[in-house]
Amino acid sequence: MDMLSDADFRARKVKSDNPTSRDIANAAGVSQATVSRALRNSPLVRQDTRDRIHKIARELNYFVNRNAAGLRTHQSDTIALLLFEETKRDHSRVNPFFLSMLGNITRSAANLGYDVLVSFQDMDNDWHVQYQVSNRADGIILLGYGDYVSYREKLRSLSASNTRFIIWGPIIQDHPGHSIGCDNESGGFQATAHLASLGRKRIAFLGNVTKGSPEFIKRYRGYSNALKKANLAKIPELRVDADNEEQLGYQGALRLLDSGEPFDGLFAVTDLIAIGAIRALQDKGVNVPRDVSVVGFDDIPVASYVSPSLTTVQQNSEDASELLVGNLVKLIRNEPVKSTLMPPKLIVRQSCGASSF
Amino acid sequence: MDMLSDADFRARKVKSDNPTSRDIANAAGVSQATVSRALRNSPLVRQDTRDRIHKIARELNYFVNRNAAGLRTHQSDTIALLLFEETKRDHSRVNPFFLSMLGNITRSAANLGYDVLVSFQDMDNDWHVQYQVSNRADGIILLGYGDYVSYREKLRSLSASNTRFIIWGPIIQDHPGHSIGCDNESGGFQATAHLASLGRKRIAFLGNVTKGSPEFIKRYRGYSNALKKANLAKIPELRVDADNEEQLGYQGALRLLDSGEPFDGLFAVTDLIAIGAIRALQDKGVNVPRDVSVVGFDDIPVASYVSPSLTTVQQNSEDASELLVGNLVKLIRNEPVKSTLMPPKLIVRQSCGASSF
DNA sequence: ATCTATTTATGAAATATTTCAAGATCTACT
DNA sequence: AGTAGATCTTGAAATATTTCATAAATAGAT
Repeated sequence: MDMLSDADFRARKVKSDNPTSRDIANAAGVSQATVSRALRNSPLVRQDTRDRIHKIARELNYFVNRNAAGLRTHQSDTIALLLFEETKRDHSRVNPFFLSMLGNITRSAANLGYDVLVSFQDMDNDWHVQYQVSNRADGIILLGYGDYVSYREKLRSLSASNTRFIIWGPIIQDHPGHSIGCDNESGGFQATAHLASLGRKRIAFLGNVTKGSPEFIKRYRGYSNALKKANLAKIPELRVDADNEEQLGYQGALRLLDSGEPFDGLFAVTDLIAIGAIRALQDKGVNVPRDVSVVGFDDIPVASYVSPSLTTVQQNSEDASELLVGNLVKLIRNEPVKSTLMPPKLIVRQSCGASSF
Repeated sequence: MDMLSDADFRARKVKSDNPTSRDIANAAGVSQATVSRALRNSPLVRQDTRDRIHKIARELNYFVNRNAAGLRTHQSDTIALLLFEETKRDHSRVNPFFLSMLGNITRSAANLGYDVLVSFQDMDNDWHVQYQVSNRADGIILLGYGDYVSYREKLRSLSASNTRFIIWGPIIQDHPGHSIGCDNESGGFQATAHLASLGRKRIAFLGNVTKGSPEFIKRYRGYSNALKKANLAKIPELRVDADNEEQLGYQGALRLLDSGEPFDGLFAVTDLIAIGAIRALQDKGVNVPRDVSVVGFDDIPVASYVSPSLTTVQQNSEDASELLVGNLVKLIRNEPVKSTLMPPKLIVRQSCGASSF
């Protein structure tokens, strides 16, 4: 909110030269109410008048003013997509997985007749009211590896204010609102079980499970379960913290090597971490996948391009986007929805050594 | 526009339970006009009343209804970002360069107080009026490798209807509107000159210059100029068409090999094409960069991950985004702007063989 | 104390729709 | 021809702001 001078207040352009529905009405020799109905194809106006009005509107280059329409209907046919990013020193690159979600969400939304209003957000500001309440959007999608637990209060206030929103993320007991997420535990299990099935006995885990991100904790749980099922020991030294950045994956792998504990398998909690780790291993003369099999998580676009190409757990971003948008629209229409866990899928490439392709 | 039944017309929810500025006025014991001014920090209301009104508004969870405000002011503080994609059979993946532009544009816009409305578009539908005219956005950014030439009429109508828009793309003589783009000719020149400086004598060009995309034609012109300057022959067989897809780059390289004309350098008009081409060369036993040096264009995120990592011409997406948004906002404010060509930068990696890194 | 100028606040108009309540017009049936 | 019922159309109200024109209150100067 910047301070406006008195002069500024006069300077605003207010009169527009676009035609209004009243102009169309005059041109068509009909009331303005009829124009409104005709343009929305209401059965309350006869077919031929409807056609005539449409034609005139097109000729005069008329388009419905969405502000006026929205004011009356309390609808905007718009979805707000709020993207929460981990705080990063390097603020330039958006997490590629979310970027591709963004693309797919926009597409799914378009198919259902919604536009998408994109906004990067901090968890700390007033996002929880800005959008729907100010009638800019009919509903909100929250996207991010968020520590939603500590923001429960905010989510509750969203719920209380009757805001329609849906979260990408884990399903959390006693959590307000609905969410769509992938089954991170199953993903972690699949990744680790795959490593075990390749005969790997000492499987390391790279990723941050102590603070934040419930999805990472679930992936770790899947890892633990898979170890147990395969009768493998869980070696404490082989779990090393790393935040979701390539550089930090690199450093994490170095610490893993420094620990002195040998390992022949590595499950990284995200692809970025995995890619950094592989680079570290290669720099230290460790061959991937011969000496160490590596599996990541996310299937970001680069995963298939790095070398060796990365075996990873894929979250189907297209399906997820469709579910997110579809369910949000249901919420907007007051239809019942239920939170959903989507099954992730293991994509086998070279970094695990299962395939020679 | 779907047909609505009579019943549907009644079913809409119209009454909202959010507080209005009038509620705030009542609570504060002042007129509603004063509330409006106070919340926008107008000097026309005394500081302490202003503070009081702000406080009450916060307590009552009041937010300005943007539709009502926009209706009156003809402003939306929103920028529409229209993304034009090449027609593709595989409609799933968005061009990664544009995706990163999208991220950066959103950020730049946020810095200037604008939200971004994202929309995928065909060149053929009514995009040219939908957004600003319907008061959903104050201005429009057009993003895409578009054949804007053949859409000159549409752009002219945009200009005529006083729509504020700015194009990402080449500066074209006699073209309505303003644009920001990178200097494709210089980029093509740099790429080719670099190959020549490495001693490559027979440099091929992979990319579509016969139809569409003026940026590709400029890159080709840069290529031609660089050959001339280095006293190298331009061999017609070494120019092969390929649209901007990895698969088509792969096929293009195969055709290049089939031509029988030997070549030791390759300039691909985009990174995706280059990556596909490298894969084809490798599949056929041609070593990159030993036998053939390859340079791409765009510096998409994967460029540094493929192996060998791709030497390419970088368009600075961050600076470009900032210029696009900044100039659009100038247009919105009726300030003068001028089209700009941004200098691209050669990023040397492994695929050209200049560096052993 | 009065007048003038400035500061602060207000009522009402304007903005472009959607939709309610009601009025025409038309059709069909007695 | 008259009338009930259906079909089509309309005037006016409602939506939540911003801003114009104006009024009230305050301060300053004579």
